[in-house]
Amino acid sequence: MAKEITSREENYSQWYLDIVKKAGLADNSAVRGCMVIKPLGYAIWENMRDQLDKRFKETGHVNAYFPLFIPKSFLSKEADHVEGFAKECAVVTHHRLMNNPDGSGVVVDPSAKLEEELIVRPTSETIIWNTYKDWIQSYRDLPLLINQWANVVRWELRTRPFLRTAEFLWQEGHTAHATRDEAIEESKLIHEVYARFAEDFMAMPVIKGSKTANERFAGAEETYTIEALMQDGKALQAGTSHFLAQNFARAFDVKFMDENNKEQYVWASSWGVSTRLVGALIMTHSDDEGLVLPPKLAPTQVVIIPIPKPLPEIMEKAEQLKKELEAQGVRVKIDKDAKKRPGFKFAQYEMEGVPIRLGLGKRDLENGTIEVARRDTKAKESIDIAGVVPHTVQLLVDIQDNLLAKAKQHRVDYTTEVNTYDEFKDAIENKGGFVMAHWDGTSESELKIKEETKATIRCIPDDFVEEEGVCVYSGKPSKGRVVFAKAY
RNA sequence: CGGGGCGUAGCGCAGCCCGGUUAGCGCACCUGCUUUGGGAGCAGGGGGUCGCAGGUUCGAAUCCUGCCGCCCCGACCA
Repeated sequence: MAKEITSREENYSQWYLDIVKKAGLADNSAVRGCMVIKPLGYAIWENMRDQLDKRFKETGHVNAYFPLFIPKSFLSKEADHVEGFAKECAVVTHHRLMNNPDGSGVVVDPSAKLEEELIVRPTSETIIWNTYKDWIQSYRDLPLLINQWANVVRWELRTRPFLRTAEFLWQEGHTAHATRDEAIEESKLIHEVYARFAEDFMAMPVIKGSKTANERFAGAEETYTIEALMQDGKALQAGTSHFLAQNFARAFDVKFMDENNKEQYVWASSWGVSTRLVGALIMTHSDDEGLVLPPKLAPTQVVIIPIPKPLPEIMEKAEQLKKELEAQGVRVKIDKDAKKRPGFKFAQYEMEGVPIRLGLGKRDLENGTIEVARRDTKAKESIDIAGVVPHTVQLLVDIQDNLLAKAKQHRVDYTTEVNTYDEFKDAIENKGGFVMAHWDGTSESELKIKEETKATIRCIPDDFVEEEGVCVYSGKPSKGRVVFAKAY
């Protein structure tokens, strides 16, 4: 029924906000631009975090934690970096409040002004590289492969839950290496980890590629990105991995002695994904009935609903099923609420995106059956209860596969090759999605296209095909197609 | 930072133009009974400094002035 969700067709942006709110993922908070992540939204993030953390550790990384505050002077040590972040920083100027002399509450105590202001980290390169200076002396100290799970603040003018919030949760990896090649290899390794996580767990296909100079991270020499396509045809940057060359090592004077007793600057990478992935997940799979979650990330994979209510003989069977499913590694919940009726529960769990619903009623007990409903296709079937455990386990795999296949098909349907600027504008304006076009490699053409069509180069794909052609904008020679789209 | 909208119960809103008993409605909540295989029904009940400050008036949710906040769209944005 979904009587409370705006349809995607009517208003995609409102649909997204409705899902976030009605599925109970997040709420607006008392603080502008900052959201409260509710238990369901947080559980999804926890699952993402656990999976990524496991992969980081498998590839040799360890976790650490650095301060929330960064001395203002640190930020300005790398010129491009400060330029990229200066406009969106929260600044701590005082450390004490006092009662207002007029009795109207508390005010900032002017005598408690900080010697040097502190920036609430928008990203931690500077504080971390300032620390690495003390940790690295020799090539024997390298590589340094550190990740941190943290919150950061970017004072965005316009925010949207999960996609862009003033404060968000993320992980940021910061690695230090003895050679240029090793640092590049590291950033590519994580690029691959991100892409595989997106496809294998989020069931979200991504295009892997490199950013153009204009779209690169502030302070990076190369930015690798995974770009996903949302249902409305807009692109979403889902994870970036940067090769920072020696920029931060120079800015913070981080040198090491190599095998030949020669002093050298350290090579660096940094990489991150954020709670934005939760937004990506919503906009990749969900529908007008609510959230749709891929089984691998769903906090609850299977919900068992006793019908009409939790009667003892039904509960006995339900508990038995739960145990058997859990033995197979399935995350199961039994809805024991005796007050709410089955119809309400069906709608509720559809809203919350639970992949499989098992309806177990008195009739089923008599017939030896059970109703199996899958969230992705909304298909329902009544099966022999004896086979429900293996059936459910297999169905979770099928749903995961189906969601990925559907998303892949959507991407195929919304990827267009164009050869002229008219075709380009038509595709961007009327169809949306990824538009594959020749580009002459200049910032000038890239910026003009952005100005005229709002489309940006999402990436130069890793599987870039050498192909003679001419730039759709300038008509100058081009060596191959790059990926354009309007983006979030 | 521009454009638009909104602040009245936990949520969603009406009332305001045209000032006048005790500020309403739906959902949610509490109690009871009947229900329960796709968002239950009936009965009863609780919950409000009408965003803040000032002004006009015998009387302000309503009129006037100022302020504050939030949301949406746009610009900006690793």
